[in-house]
Amino acid sequence: MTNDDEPRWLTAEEQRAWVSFVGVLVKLPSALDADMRNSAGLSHFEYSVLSELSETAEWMLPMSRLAELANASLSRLSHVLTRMEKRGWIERLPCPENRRVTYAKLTKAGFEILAEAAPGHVETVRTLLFDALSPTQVKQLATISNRILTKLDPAGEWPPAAAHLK
Amino acid sequence: MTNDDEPRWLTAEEQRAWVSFVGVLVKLPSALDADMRNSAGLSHFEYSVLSELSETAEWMLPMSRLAELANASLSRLSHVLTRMEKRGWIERLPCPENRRVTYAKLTKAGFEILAEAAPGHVETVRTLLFDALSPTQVKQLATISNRILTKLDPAGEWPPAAAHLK
DNA sequence: GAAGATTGAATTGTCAATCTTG
DNA sequence: CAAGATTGACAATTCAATCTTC
Repeated sequence: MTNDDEPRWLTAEEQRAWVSFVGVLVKLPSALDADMRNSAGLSHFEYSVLSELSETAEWMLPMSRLAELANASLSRLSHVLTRMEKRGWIERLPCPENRRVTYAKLTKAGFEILAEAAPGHVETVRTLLFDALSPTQVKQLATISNRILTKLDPAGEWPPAAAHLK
Repeated sequence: MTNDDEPRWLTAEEQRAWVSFVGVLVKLPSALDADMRNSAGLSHFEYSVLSELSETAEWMLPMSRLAELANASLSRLSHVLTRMEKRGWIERLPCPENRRVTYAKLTKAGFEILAEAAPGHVETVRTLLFDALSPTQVKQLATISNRILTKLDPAGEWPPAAAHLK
């Protein structure tokens, strides 16, 4: 719609950026998800759950923490883990110290699924993202993403996954 | 997981960019959607449908074209339009020239909903995105997004929305 | 009462027919 | 038979209780 009369509307430059960026926001996640389902038979979200667990020493995390790392609500995670548990990829364990806590633990079978899926996924991320960008643009994207994340999560000890990247 | 032995794994620089960018990919759409629902009572997808229609001279578009512009499948669009039609925001019209085509047309009521929602939405996009970025970074983001979109849609006369931005 | 987690109901999205027109 | 669109069945997500433990 025409909003030239609205306060603080976007400049032409901003509109161009916004239209393109929204396209990426919508299309890239579905492309990643479709590729993961076709090549490995799991959703991209399930992949990230397996991936986060595999990064830890004990292959396990409390549900709440896993939800943060996988960018999900606790409710969503719980539903998804129920399905993954049925397929034998993860198991639930009670925490002896704090009996409110449930650990999600990666099984051997789950790890194998992840190990099969990972190379293809990395290749897809390369193809769709990094092959299209110069090294300079990769740095720009990292900087831009972190700035946006700061706005999205002002409390902001983001990223929660930072631990395993040090 | 540790994949140092896999072919073409990501560099540290690429991993940093990827972790942050995935965060944006997941969190920004849900933030936009949540804000739209709270402040205007419609989903971000419904907003973009109304918005695309309002950009046209006749306030209407064929379903297929609208699906392209809104980054949706025809099936999803049809379901959503059924709900929007019930709320009186759009109406469906047959095309006299080609009777396979259905036009989706914005109603006056739909336009008013859009007009109420738009300023707040623009403000949110500013707050979450553009206020966090320098003018240079806005240009970088546009360039990077277009490069990614070229990979995602190699046929690529993207963006389909270009018409109204000339 | 708040934290951690789960559950069921309702909404929304996807997928595979189906229908009509060109 | 392909293009445009719709529909219904099914899967996934969200939302609002609910339950237990601290």
